[in-house]
Amino acid sequence: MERHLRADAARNREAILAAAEAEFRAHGVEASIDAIAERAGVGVGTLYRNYSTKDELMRAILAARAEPLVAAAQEALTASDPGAAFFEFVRRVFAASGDFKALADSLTAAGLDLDAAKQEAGGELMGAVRQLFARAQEAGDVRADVTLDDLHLLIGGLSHSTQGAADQRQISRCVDLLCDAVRSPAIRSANRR
Amino acid sequence: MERHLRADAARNREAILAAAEAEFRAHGVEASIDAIAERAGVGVGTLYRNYSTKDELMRAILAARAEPLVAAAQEALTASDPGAAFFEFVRRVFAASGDFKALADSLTAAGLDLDAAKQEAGGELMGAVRQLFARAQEAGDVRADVTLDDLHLLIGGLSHSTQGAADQRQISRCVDLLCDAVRSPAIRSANRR
Amino acid sequence: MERHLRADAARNREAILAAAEAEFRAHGVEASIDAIAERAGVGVGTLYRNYSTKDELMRAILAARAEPLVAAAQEALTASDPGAAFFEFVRRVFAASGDFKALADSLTAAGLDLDAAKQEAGGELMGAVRQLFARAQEAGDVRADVTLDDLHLLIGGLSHSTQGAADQRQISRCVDLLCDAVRSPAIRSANRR
Amino acid sequence: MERHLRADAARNREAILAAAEAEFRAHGVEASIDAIAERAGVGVGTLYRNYSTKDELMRAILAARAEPLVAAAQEALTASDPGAAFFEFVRRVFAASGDFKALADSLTAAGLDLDAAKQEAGGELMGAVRQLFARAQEAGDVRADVTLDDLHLLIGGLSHSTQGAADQRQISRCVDLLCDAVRSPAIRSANRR
DNA sequence: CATGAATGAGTTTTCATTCAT
DNA sequence: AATGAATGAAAACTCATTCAT
Repeated sequence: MERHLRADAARNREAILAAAEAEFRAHGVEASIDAIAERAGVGVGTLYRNYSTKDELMRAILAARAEPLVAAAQEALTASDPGAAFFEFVRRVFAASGDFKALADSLTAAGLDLDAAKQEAGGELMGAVRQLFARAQEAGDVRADVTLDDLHLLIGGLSHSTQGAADQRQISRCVDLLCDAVRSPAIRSANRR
Repeated sequence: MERHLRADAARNREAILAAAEAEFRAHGVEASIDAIAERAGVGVGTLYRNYSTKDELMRAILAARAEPLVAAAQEALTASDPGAAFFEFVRRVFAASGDFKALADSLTAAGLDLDAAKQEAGGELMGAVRQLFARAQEAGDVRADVTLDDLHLLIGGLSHSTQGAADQRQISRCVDLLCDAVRSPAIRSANRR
Repeated sequence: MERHLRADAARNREAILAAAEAEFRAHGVEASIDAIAERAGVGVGTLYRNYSTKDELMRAILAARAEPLVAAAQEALTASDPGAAFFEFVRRVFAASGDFKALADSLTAAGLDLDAAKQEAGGELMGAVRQLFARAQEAGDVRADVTLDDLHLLIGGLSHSTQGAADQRQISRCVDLLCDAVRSPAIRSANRR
Repeated sequence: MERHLRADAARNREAILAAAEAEFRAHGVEASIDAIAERAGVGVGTLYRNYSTKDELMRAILAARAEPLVAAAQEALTASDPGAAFFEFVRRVFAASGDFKALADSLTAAGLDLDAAKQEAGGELMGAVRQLFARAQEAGDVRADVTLDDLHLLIGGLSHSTQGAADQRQISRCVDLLCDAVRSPAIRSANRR
């Protein structure tokens, strides 16, 4: 064992997170703690010292993986073209979302955690997205008859489908399609990919 | 036990299927065989005589629930307007899909089964859909740059998001959006909802 | 394995109870379910089918072992000499109590269960004992300055000490001592053992 | 950490002992080493440096708490009235025994340790008590048909029952009863409380 | 020396699956 | 053929104990 060096308790935390993410992606919510610990090269006890519940571990993954997106969303809020910024952000979400089967799964299968998790992991994210969306809609770049919830459904769904294998080209094609669908008809032709 | 008036093994099969569907819808993949058997009013043994694995049971549900869709798809193939028939069929898929959390879950959580299940449950369905799609595309009603796989991703995803709660209006709005997204730009305005 | 014969699910229940009692007596509350199951010659699952919780198992032991005492107490209530009946019953308690380390332990160590357990297992017993005691005291055979609670303390304690090894002669000597202690002074000499 | 001003390893030992006693009293044998260490304001490692086993720690508590009793017993040996000295000592034991749930528990639940613990913690104590008892019996103040072992059973038991809640008055009443029971009949009336 | 992170065997409990009746 | 008792592997989680810092 080449761990243990005290100061890399931090390293352990990250190793666990990575292992957990991998296991969750491979086996869904059913992924076993023992397997995660083993993959992380760590005893179960260590895992539990860091994340005292399977649930907490899941949420930690979400939170960790959501961070860059939060940053991106907040940055996007300062962009000059609300529509462009919004659609760009949506694409970024998908670029990142290769990391999220665990997320989708935990939300799906753990049921009750959904809200708690969204609060914790996605609280800020959701806030930022809400604003991003509102700005784009006000600017007339997003159809007025589409709600933020619709967007979540569409994005969440595709993001789910997208886990696993689909090739990058295809994903990108579908994302474009989705963006296009919510874009205001008036300006649609101009933005045609 | 005062059931089985002789030879209604068939009745049992259906009862089991119904019970399983209900339990899966209620508890996801985690639904327990014992609970299913009990709800079906049958001993576990009987359940196992019919479906020798939890997995097989899941696939059987998929297959059973896919049947009406297969019929619909095949009927749609005979329609005169390929575009209309195709989009109508997509809507029908979503109308039916309220029945499929178990499906989504089993696909999601069982991972490996995904492909096998698709083969078995959706074999015919896929065939019919493929033709439906091809005809609509040839007729110029569906964008040429969209593939059948794209469609699966989009529909599968939304169908996943859609499980659980979302109100019918919202679902229908999103489905329209999706249809619109794959519709050929030329004719889009004409079909505006 | 020479079990399994369906109709001796009952036999299993008893085997489990016996094994549990033995293990509890040997290792206190810490006794492990696996060990109990193994000693009973049964899978853990079987044990859990019968007693769905360690707690329930403990209470079942108490209840089972308390039964004969309840009977004895109730019978004693009909005796003509209240004092004699009472002291006789106390002796009977100790004769039976070779079976009770588990009891003492669960009461002691599980804390919260104490009351619940008493309610369930000893409810009737306690009632009967209360009457037995009251009658003996009214008849002037038990000292007026002793309460039922005192008696419980004294009997419970000795009964606890008594678990494990102490030879029968010694136990009986101590019980006599105890009885003597609560006997009314007036009649003490007459009853001298 | 801003403790250990050098060489107060001693201070640590006592802090640990106190913490352990508190935790054991609160949670029985199940008390966790981590909790004890934390309460003592010490790392687990330090605790283990001092007491290399949970068991050893338990025995250390017993030994520590037994000390004053040993002193009392030895002093009692020099008293002029053997009977009075003996009974007085018994009362003192109970007065002290509010401190001993951990003891009772460890004896109870650890089973095997019982004897070892008695050897270590109570070795001297037992010796002194033996003499005290012998003298009282020789002096005719204690019934001749009672053995030291009987006494242990009776006292140990009551002491066990007594842990936890019972009010002081009741305890004292029961102790008197017990003393009375072993007192020689001849002199009993004279000593009536 | 003290610290507390790491370890992993062990605990209770669940559940798919088998098999005697 | 139907039943449901039995099985035991596996899961989440705990905790005494070790050992790098």
